[in-house]
Amino acid sequence: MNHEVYHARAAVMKALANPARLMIVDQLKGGERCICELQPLFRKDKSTLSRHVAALRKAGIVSERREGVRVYLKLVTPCILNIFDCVSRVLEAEARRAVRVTRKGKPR
Amino acid sequence: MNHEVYHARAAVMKALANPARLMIVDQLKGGERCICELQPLFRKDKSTLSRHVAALRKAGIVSERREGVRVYLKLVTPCILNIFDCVSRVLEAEARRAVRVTRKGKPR
DNA sequence: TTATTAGTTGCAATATTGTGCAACTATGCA
DNA sequence: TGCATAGTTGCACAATATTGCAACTAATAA
Repeated sequence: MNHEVYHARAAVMKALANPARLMIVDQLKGGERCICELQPLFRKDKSTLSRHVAALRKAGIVSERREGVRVYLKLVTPCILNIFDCVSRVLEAEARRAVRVTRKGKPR
Repeated sequence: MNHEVYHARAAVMKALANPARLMIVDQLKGGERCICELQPLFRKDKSTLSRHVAALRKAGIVSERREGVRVYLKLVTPCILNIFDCVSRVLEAEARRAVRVTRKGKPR
């Protein structure tokens, strides 16, 4: 496995490595959503949301369709949603480890 | 789905969003590896490798076992490896889109 | 004890990301 | 035309991440 492959994969992972962008992806699990529908769920400036959407588009994770004044997003590759099953497993394993460490005393 | 969940997931994704760390994860697909075995595959300083390993450990992605002077790493949750199937699909979709755009002329 | 190998940590420099504000473009409607 | 809604972009600044060097710790062997 060469360096460019790791780099290309890292670019996709980077696009997913942000809470705001994970929220967007999560909102798209049921199908298309307009950016304007995401706005109210998002505490930050619309320009910030726009840039997060641009990052997902650039990584090839979402595609856009314009309808009048609105832009609708959808997941290009819905398998993205399966990734979170494994991520949850990592978080659960971490939580169990935290409990074990707390019960046994010294973290080590 | 609340904000903390996205934040926790993003922390795991962030740990995977780096070419060097993806290389480490990839090397662990066959089982345990010593950090010293990864060193020669890695062009950068050993302190840099050490910090990448620490990031994976902190995210709960790898665990360590010391054997004498060496530290052996393994994947806590091997489902991580499945994530790359989907990431590859994203990259393939992107590649196909690039070809289409090139053939049709204007990218829209 | 001293030396060696393996790995970690403090520090400083640089690079990359995330953000808001203001000004912009694009579309549709009165 | 003028106005409203939806979204994007330039700019500056703040926050994080990545890196190497040098100095450190940990385990083991001479």
